[in-house]
Amino acid sequence: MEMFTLMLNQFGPQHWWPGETELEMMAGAVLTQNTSWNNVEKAISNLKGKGLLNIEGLSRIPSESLAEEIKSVGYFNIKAGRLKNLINFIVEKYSGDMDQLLMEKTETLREGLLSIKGVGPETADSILLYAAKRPVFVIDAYTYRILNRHGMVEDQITYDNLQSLFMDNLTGDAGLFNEFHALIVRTGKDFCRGKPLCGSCPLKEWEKINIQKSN
DNA sequence: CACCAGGCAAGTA
DNA sequence: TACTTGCATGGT
Repeated sequence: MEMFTLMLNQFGPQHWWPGETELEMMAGAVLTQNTSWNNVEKAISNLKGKGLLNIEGLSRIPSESLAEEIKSVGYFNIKAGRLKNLINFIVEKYSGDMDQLLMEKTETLREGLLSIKGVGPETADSILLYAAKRPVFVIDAYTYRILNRHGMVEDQITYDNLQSLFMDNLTGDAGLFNEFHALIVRTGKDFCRGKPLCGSCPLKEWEKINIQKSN
Protein backbone atom coordinates (compact mmCIF):
# COMPACT_ATOMS: atom_id res chain seq x y z
CA MET A 1 0.00 0.00 0.00
CA GLU A 2 1.14 3.52 -0.64
CA MET A 3 2.54 5.92 1.89
CA PHE A 4 -0.35 8.35 1.55
CA THR A 5 -3.02 5.71 2.03
CA LEU A 6 -1.28 4.18 5.02
CA MET A 7 -1.14 7.52 6.79
CA LEU A 8 -4.66 8.53 5.84
CA ASN A 9 -6.07 5.22 7.09
CA GLN A 10 -4.30 5.72 10.41
CA PHE A 11 -5.07 9.36 11.08
CA GLY A 12 -7.84 10.53 8.76
CA PRO A 13 -7.92 14.00 7.13
CA GLN A 14 -5.94 16.67 8.99
CA HIS A 15 -7.89 19.71 7.76
CA TRP A 16 -4.88 21.95 7.09
CA TRP A 17 -4.06 24.85 6.94
CA PRO A 18 -5.65 26.57 9.95
CA GLY A 19 -6.56 30.18 9.10
CA GLU A 20 -9.61 32.14 8.02
CA THR A 21 -7.91 34.34 5.43
CA GLU A 22 -4.98 34.05 3.04
CA LEU A 23 -3.07 36.64 5.04
CA GLU A 24 -3.60 34.71 8.25
CA MET A 25 -2.23 31.57 6.62
CA MET A 26 0.76 33.46 5.25
CA ALA A 27 1.51 35.01 8.64
CA GLY A 28 1.15 31.59 10.25
CA ALA A 29 3.72 30.19 7.83
CA VAL A 30 6.31 32.68 9.06
CA LEU A 31 5.39 32.43 12.73
CA THR A 32 5.58 28.64 12.83
CA GLN A 33 9.19 28.46 11.63
CA ASN A 34 10.89 25.98 13.96
CA THR A 35 8.02 26.50 16.38
CA SER A 36 5.02 24.44 17.47
CA TRP A 37 1.64 25.49 16.11
CA ASN A 38 0.31 25.74 19.64
CA ASN A 39 2.54 28.75 20.25
CA VAL A 40 1.49 30.29 16.94
CA GLU A 41 -2.20 30.16 17.83
CA LYS A 42 -1.67 32.47 20.80
CA ALA A 43 0.14 35.02 18.66
CA ILE A 44 -2.54 34.85 15.93
CA SER A 45 -5.20 35.29 18.58
CA ASN A 46 -3.41 38.35 19.98
CA LEU A 47 -3.15 39.95 16.56
CA LYS A 48 -6.78 39.21 15.71
CA GLY A 49 -7.95 40.58 19.05
CA LYS A 50 -6.27 43.90 18.36
CA GLY A 51 -7.44 44.07 14.78
CA LEU A 52 -3.89 43.88 13.49
CA LEU A 53 -4.14 40.80 11.28
CA ASN A 54 -4.60 42.69 8.04
CA ILE A 55 -2.37 44.55 5.61
CA GLU A 56 -3.14 47.97 7.08
CA GLY A 57 -2.58 46.93 10.68
CA LEU A 58 0.65 45.08 10.05
CA SER A 59 1.93 47.92 7.87
CA ARG A 60 1.35 50.53 10.53
CA ILE A 61 2.61 48.74 13.62
CA PRO A 62 6.31 49.23 14.41
CA SER A 63 8.39 46.11 14.44
CA GLU A 64 9.12 46.51 18.16
CA SER A 65 5.42 46.65 19.02
CA LEU A 66 4.66 43.71 16.76
CA ALA A 67 7.31 41.69 18.56
CA GLU A 68 5.44 42.23 21.83
CA GLU A 69 2.28 40.73 20.34
CA ILE A 70 3.98 37.57 19.09
CA LYS A 71 6.21 36.68 22.03
CA SER A 72 4.71 33.23 22.35
CA VAL A 73 6.22 32.05 19.06
CA GLY A 74 9.81 32.53 20.17
CA TYR A 75 12.37 34.36 18.00
CA PHE A 76 9.89 37.24 18.29
CA ASN A 77 12.29 40.01 17.24
CA ILE A 78 13.39 38.07 14.17
CA LYS A 79 9.87 37.05 13.22
CA ALA A 80 8.42 40.52 13.69
CA GLY A 81 10.91 41.73 11.11
CA ARG A 82 10.14 38.84 8.78
CA LEU A 83 6.43 39.52 9.03
CA LYS A 84 7.02 43.16 8.18
CA ASN A 85 9.16 42.11 5.22
CA LEU A 86 6.31 39.93 3.95
CA ILE A 87 3.79 42.75 4.31
CA ASN A 88 6.13 45.20 2.57
CA PHE A 89 6.42 42.74 -0.31
CA ILE A 90 2.64 42.57 -0.71
CA VAL A 91 2.32 46.36 -0.48
CA GLU A 92 5.18 47.21 -2.81
CA LYS A 93 4.74 44.55 -5.50
CA TYR A 94 0.96 44.13 -5.42
CA SER A 95 -0.26 47.45 -4.02
CA GLY A 96 -1.30 45.65 -0.86
CA ASP A 97 -3.94 43.76 -2.87
CA MET A 98 -4.05 40.09 -1.91
CA ASP A 99 -6.25 39.14 -4.87
CA GLN A 100 -3.66 40.58 -7.21
CA LEU A 101 -0.94 38.54 -5.52
CA LEU A 102 -3.04 35.38 -5.74
CA MET A 103 -3.38 35.76 -9.51
CA GLU A 104 0.38 35.63 -10.02
CA LYS A 105 1.91 32.68 -11.86
CA THR A 106 3.19 30.02 -9.46
CA GLU A 107 6.84 30.17 -10.52
CA THR A 108 6.91 33.96 -10.44
CA LEU A 109 5.22 34.09 -7.06
CA ARG A 110 7.64 31.52 -5.63
CA GLU A 111 10.61 33.57 -6.79
CA GLY A 112 9.07 36.68 -5.29
CA LEU A 113 8.41 35.03 -1.95
CA LEU A 114 11.95 33.63 -1.84
CA SER A 115 13.32 37.13 -2.38
CA ILE A 116 11.85 38.19 0.97
CA LYS A 117 14.32 38.12 3.86
CA GLY A 118 12.97 35.52 6.24
CA VAL A 119 11.06 33.47 3.70
CA GLY A 120 12.92 30.31 2.73
CA PRO A 121 11.80 27.35 0.60
CA GLU A 122 9.50 25.73 3.16
CA THR A 123 7.76 28.96 4.11
CA ALA A 124 7.38 29.96 0.45
CA ASP A 125 5.95 26.57 -0.52
CA SER A 126 3.61 26.53 2.47
CA ILE A 127 2.23 29.87 1.34
CA LEU A 128 1.93 28.62 -2.25
CA LEU A 129 0.15 25.40 -1.26
CA TYR A 130 -2.04 26.45 1.63
CA ALA A 131 -2.79 30.13 0.98
CA ALA A 132 -2.55 30.24 -2.83
CA LYS A 133 -3.81 26.66 -3.35
CA ARG A 134 -1.06 25.80 -5.84
CA PRO A 135 0.03 22.17 -6.43
CA VAL A 136 3.40 22.53 -4.73
CA PHE A 137 4.75 19.86 -2.40
CA VAL A 138 6.01 21.20 0.94
CA ILE A 139 9.14 19.62 2.39
CA ASP A 140 9.89 19.86 6.08
CA ALA A 141 12.19 18.31 8.67
CA TYR A 142 9.81 15.38 9.22
CA THR A 143 9.69 14.59 5.51
CA TYR A 144 13.45 14.39 5.42
CA ARG A 145 13.71 12.41 8.67
CA ILE A 146 11.12 9.81 7.72
CA LEU A 147 12.53 9.15 4.24
CA ASN A 148 16.10 9.21 5.50
CA ARG A 149 15.38 6.69 8.23
CA HIS A 150 13.78 4.41 5.69
CA GLY A 151 17.00 4.60 3.68
CA MET A 152 15.34 6.32 0.76
CA VAL A 153 17.41 9.50 0.58
CA GLU A 154 21.00 10.35 1.39
CA ASP A 155 21.86 12.52 4.38
CA GLN A 156 22.88 15.50 2.28
CA ILE A 157 19.87 15.65 -0.07
CA THR A 158 18.73 19.17 -0.85
CA TYR A 159 15.28 20.68 -0.38
CA ASP A 160 14.72 20.93 -4.13
CA ASN A 161 15.75 17.34 -4.80
CA LEU A 162 13.53 16.01 -2.04
CA GLN A 163 10.66 18.06 -3.40
CA SER A 164 11.26 16.67 -6.89
CA LEU A 165 11.21 13.14 -5.51
CA PHE A 166 7.61 13.68 -4.48
CA MET A 167 6.41 15.85 -7.34
CA ASP A 168 7.94 13.63 -10.03
CA ASN A 169 6.25 10.57 -8.55
CA LEU A 170 2.81 12.01 -7.86
CA THR A 171 0.00 12.94 -10.20
CA GLY A 172 -1.33 15.43 -7.77
CA ASP A 173 -3.51 18.41 -7.31
CA ALA A 174 -3.22 20.89 -4.45
CA GLY A 175 -5.74 18.91 -2.42
CA LEU A 176 -3.58 15.79 -2.41
CA PHE A 177 -0.38 17.71 -1.66
CA ASN A 178 -2.16 19.51 1.16
CA GLU A 179 -3.29 16.33 2.89
CA PHE A 180 -0.04 14.49 2.11
CA HIS A 181 2.17 17.04 3.83
CA ALA A 182 -0.18 17.40 6.79
CA LEU A 183 -0.18 13.62 7.27
CA ILE A 184 3.62 13.49 7.13
CA VAL A 185 3.82 16.07 9.91
CA ARG A 186 1.24 14.17 11.95
CA THR A 187 3.12 10.90 11.48
CA GLY A 188 6.42 12.52 12.34
CA LYS A 189 5.04 14.17 15.47
CA ASP A 190 3.55 10.95 16.77
CA PHE A 191 6.23 8.45 15.78
CA CYS A 192 9.43 10.07 14.58
CA ARG A 193 10.30 12.63 17.26
CA GLY A 194 13.78 12.67 18.75
CA LYS A 195 15.22 9.19 18.71
CA PRO A 196 13.27 6.83 16.51
CA LEU A 197 10.50 5.18 18.47
CA CYS A 198 8.46 3.60 15.74
CA GLY A 199 5.81 1.79 17.78
CA SER A 200 2.59 1.60 15.83
CA CYS A 201 3.72 4.00 13.11
CA PRO A 202 1.68 3.32 9.96
CA LEU A 203 4.90 3.28 7.93
CA LYS A 204 6.71 0.84 10.20
CA GLU A 205 6.43 -2.21 7.93
CA TRP A 206 8.04 -0.41 4.98
CA GLU A 207 11.74 -0.74 4.30
CA LYS A 208 11.21 1.35 1.21
CA ILE A 209 8.16 3.59 1.28
CA ASN A 210 6.12 3.70 -1.90
CA ILE A 211 5.55 7.38 -2.49
CA GLN A 212 3.23 6.96 -5.45
CA LYS A 213 -0.45 7.38 -4.80
CA SER A 214 -1.52 4.97 -7.52
CA ASN A 215 0.32 1.99 -8.99
C1' DC B 1 16.57 18.59 34.18
C1' DA B 2 17.15 18.12 28.82
C1' DC B 3 15.16 18.29 24.50
C1' DC B 4 12.75 20.09 20.57
C1' DA B 5 9.11 22.50 17.77
C1' DG B 6 5.25 22.61 10.74
C1' DG B 7 13.40 27.45 9.51
C1' DC B 8 16.21 30.95 8.05
C1' DA B 9 20.09 34.03 7.68
C1' DA B 10 24.52 35.35 9.07
C1' DG B 11 28.97 34.15 10.49
C1' DT B 12 33.23 31.37 10.16
C1' DA B 13 37.15 29.01 7.95
C1' DT C 1 31.69 25.78 -0.62
C1' DA C 2 30.49 23.53 3.84
C1' DC C 3 29.56 23.67 8.44
C1' DT C 4 28.20 26.24 12.71
C1' DT C 5 25.64 29.53 15.45
C1' DG C 6 21.91 32.85 16.95
C1' DC C 7 17.30 33.50 17.48
C1' DA C 8 13.68 32.39 22.31
C1' DT C 9 9.06 30.89 24.13
C1' DG C 10 6.51 26.93 25.80
C1' DG C 11 5.26 22.01 26.05
C1' DT C 12 6.77 17.13 27.28
